Amino acid sequence: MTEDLPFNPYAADCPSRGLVDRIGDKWTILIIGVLSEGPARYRDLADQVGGISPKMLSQTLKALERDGLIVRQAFAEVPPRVQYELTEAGRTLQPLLLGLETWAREHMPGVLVSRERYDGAA
Amino acid sequence: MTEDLPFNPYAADCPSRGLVDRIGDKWTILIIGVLSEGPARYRDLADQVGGISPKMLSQTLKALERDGLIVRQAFAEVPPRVQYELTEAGRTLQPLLLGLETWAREHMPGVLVSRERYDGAA
DNA sequence: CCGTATCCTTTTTGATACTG
DNA sequence: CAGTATCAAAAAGGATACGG
Repeated sequence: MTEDLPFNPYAADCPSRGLVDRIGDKWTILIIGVLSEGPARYRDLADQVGGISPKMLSQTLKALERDGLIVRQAFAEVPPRVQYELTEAGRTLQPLLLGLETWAREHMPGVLVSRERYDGAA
Repeated sequence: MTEDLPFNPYAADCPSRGLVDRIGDKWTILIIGVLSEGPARYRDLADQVGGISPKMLSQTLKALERDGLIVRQAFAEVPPRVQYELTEAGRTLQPLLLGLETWAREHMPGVLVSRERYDGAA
């Protein structure tokens, strides 16, 4: 054993933490946001998220697929067509992310005020 | 104007996104988790979070204070004593973070299975 | 069209020694 | 005790050119 403390749910190495880090990721949140409105193609995602590089897009999509939160469906056509879609598990994230977004919008003004006061009191 | 699209709530430069990134931060979540149980001193936080460097701890605390999510109270004693505590605004984060944690715990098993399958299908 | 490979820059983080 | 300063290390991110 490394520690003899009872149990610390806030430890940095708590297994669930990895998952939270993943879905809390900037691009991940945005991508899931877009997919919440329905299936989308690679290009759609690139356009709607905006500012994401192809590298980060495919990287993030791959991670989400690996975790079973989205599915990738490639059609054998020319030109190629690939569609991404939330899985059932992925859809369970919607209320959470919506809650986060709502919180952010509600508290944005107060936070801004607090920052000004803090910075002003230099 | 840079774009003539109607409005894209999933754009990377959405103002609220900055806030979400902040509270989604690894150390931030852990610190708020500890403070959810009540006020704590610098040392308490360092111990309970575990693995955090003094630099990251004070840096994160400062950011949270700046945003008005925690308050710092220093007592003029020797040895010095400083106490951190969630503000009312900070406490509104609790249900959100709890929701995240619950989600992570619930979906961890499924995610793990999905990862194995994905990696195995190399 | 859907990505991958590469290279390079920027940010973030960690370790540690030291101060009020 | 509660931090700050400093330096090095690592990771993340972006741009872009190219392949299937």
